[in-house]
Amino acid sequence: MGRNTLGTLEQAVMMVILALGDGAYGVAIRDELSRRTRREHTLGAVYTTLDRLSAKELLESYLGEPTPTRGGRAKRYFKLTGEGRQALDHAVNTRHELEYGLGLAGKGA
Amino acid sequence: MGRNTLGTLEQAVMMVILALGDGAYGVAIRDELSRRTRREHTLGAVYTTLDRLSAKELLESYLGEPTPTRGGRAKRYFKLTGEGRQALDHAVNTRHELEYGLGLAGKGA
DNA sequence: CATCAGATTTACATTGTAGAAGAAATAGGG
DNA sequence: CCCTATTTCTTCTACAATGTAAATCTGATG
Repeated sequence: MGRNTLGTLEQAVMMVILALGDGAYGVAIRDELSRRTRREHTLGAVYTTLDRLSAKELLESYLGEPTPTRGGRAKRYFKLTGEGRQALDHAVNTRHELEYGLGLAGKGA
Repeated sequence: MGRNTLGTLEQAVMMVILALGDGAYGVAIRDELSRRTRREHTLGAVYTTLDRLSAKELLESYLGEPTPTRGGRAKRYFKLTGEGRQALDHAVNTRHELEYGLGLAGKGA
């Protein structure tokens, strides 16, 4: 059972997917990621990450219907797999374990 | 002003240094990191990270006295710089921003 | 001088990031 | 209708930064 370590961006992308629920496709993910992160991200960066997470079977995807808007082609939606959810939970737990006792709670936005 | 993004391990190491206060030198950092992370880390991995963070001036180091124990040579102690502290706080805030609203609080150890 | 604690080096795997190129859809003029 | 310009979304390619392990180096001590 390979240890599934997650990078910073990988975790971020997974969290954004959770936040978006249905409706988590490339562009939306990129936008929400940039918003929450207060920093621009390119689509290429996002898709590369999505692909890698999919390859590790931490994400799965399915195609939606084309939308009737100018250029609106079929979107590929992403969601966490059980394994993905587990890996993310683990990462979050580890982080809490690390933060424990230090006084570095973030002052709200 | 270069964006100072921190990797997962970089953040972890910085947090461990905070946790150790004085007494944060290579071996101790490695051990505490392994403990909090529930996972073994090699010294090489740790020192590489320490070096890189130092190069980015997020950490600074100073030499202590040799200890009178078998083979106990002078240790190199590490601490966060102001910039380092800032970068870590920023990383933590970003993470909270990402976690916000999702129900993935870690169940305690 | 054998051995131990600690540090450094080296090499390679995995992630992060950007930019360019590709593909499917629709609007509108002819 | 039917081209094709344009919009939206995806894929590919290439390179930079981080993660990780193993071997080597150093200075101390018994």
